Amino acid sequence: MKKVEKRYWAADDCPITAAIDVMGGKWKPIIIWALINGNRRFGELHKLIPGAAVKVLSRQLKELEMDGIITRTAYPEVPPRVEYDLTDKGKSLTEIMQSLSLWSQANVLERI
Amino acid sequence: MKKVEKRYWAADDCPITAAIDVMGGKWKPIIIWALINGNRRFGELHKLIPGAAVKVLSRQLKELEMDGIITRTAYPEVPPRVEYDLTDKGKSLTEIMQSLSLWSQANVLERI
DNA sequence: CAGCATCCGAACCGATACTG
DNA sequence: CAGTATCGGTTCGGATGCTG
Repeated sequence: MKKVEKRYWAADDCPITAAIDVMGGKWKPIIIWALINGNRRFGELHKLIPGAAVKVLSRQLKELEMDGIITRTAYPEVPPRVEYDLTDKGKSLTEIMQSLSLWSQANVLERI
Repeated sequence: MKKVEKRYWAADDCPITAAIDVMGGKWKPIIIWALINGNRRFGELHKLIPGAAVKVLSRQLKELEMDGIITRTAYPEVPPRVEYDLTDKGKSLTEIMQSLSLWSQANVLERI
């Protein structure tokens, strides 16, 4: 029986690529990291990540929500209040991110 | 003593983002994966990943080489032969990729 | 065989201004 | 306060053709 190796016609066939698509947006790791210790309001996140434009931050949050990584809770108040929090799926991601962070500090940032 | 949280003005300040920059190119996880069982010639990689245009594959390989993930060995023959192989740093990445793959199959691809 | 050069189109990021 | 709308600029991927 001849073994035929899998051929990749589309990058999404790779599970690793699929995972990176979920957590690999420009500011997404930072957002997830910021939510580890509990929920945050939009304004708080914006203060923590001033480098991200409001529109960009907003869209990354929406994508994370659609991928089931975070929840968005809007309180019908004036002025409005919106809180973001990690889901269980999001929390499970943080363990892998911890590994990535350690690897990065040992293998990428060590050149500094 | 008041605790001030780190503010992110640039995404690259995040070690996780830095790691994803290294391994997060569109075809890079597949390339790294293909090299786990030993070196490969350019043409072999191209056959395994027909979805990637030659130019794109070539550049991703060059970036991986510059980041110290793979080595490139050119043999002065006619016709030319070039072999790519994982470095130790690259091999250390595969363990994390294994975790990512498992997480992905459990949390992303499970919707299929 | 293993690429590089060129050109094109899509996707994404970002600053500014406006809204409920 | 928490966004959305609009417009630009940049980066990236992809198809094609050429080279040592």
